Amino acid sequence: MNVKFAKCILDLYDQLLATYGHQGWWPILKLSNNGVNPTERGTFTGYHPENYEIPNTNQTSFEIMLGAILTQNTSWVNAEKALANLATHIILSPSEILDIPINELAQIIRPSGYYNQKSERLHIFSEFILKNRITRLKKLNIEEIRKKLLQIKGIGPETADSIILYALKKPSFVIDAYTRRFFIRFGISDNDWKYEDYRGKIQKVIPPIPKNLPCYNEYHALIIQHCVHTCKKTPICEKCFLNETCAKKFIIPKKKAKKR
DNA sequence: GCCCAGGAGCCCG
DNA sequence: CGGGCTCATGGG
Repeated sequence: MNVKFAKCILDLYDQLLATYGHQGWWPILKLSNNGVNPTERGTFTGYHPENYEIPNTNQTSFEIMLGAILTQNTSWVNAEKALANLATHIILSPSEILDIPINELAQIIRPSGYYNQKSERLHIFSEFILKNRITRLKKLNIEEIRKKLLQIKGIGPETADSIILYALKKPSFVIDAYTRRFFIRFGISDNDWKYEDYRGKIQKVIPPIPKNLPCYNEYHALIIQHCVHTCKKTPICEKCFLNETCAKKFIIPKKKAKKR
């Protein structure tokens, strides 16, 4: 293993955590999740720092899975609106989703964008959960769960790992566009690294064992915290606490071809 | 009006 | 395998 790479990954985590604190992911609708009262759903208690017992019901786990699909290539704010709409319509379980025709479901989740695609994906995913059951899924090992999730149409590597990590509470490192951008700029990865390269190399440094669950949880959340406000597409380096050590290998956004 | 946001599938060489 | 296209809303 590359010692320098390992040290870098671990140091960055320590610094991000020291700077931003515990993020308490994943956001959920409401902490008391049994005895669903639709009039009380739709308000967000937000995060739950240092409480790694959340989610503690299958209901909440499923809600997180829905969020993971709804937020694909979409801001969380928009995904949250779609989720709140589902809550007010009392559509939060797999069977409740399957009871709504795809075209009607699409209108309910409209704010999340790509609503036609996503409504179909929610149906397909709900069928999967009904067939496999969250409780039973949890008994499989991580790679088995991952393989099953990746076979579902609409579930790619990031969504699969988000589901495993935040809904099923098992350590599977989530890589997203922010993670790539941050690591490339900082100088510890290159443009040609694929999803599995990142996940494999990071998990070699921080092994996917139960003890490391909080670290997996926070690391991904911290990178997003950092990238949303500071290491943006156009970075604000003068405000960045990593300004001195960063390699600043900027990704130059490709210009879109103009329609004519 | 333009850019961007916590991806994934499909098609084609 | 890898680039390019499609899917779409809402906020800055």
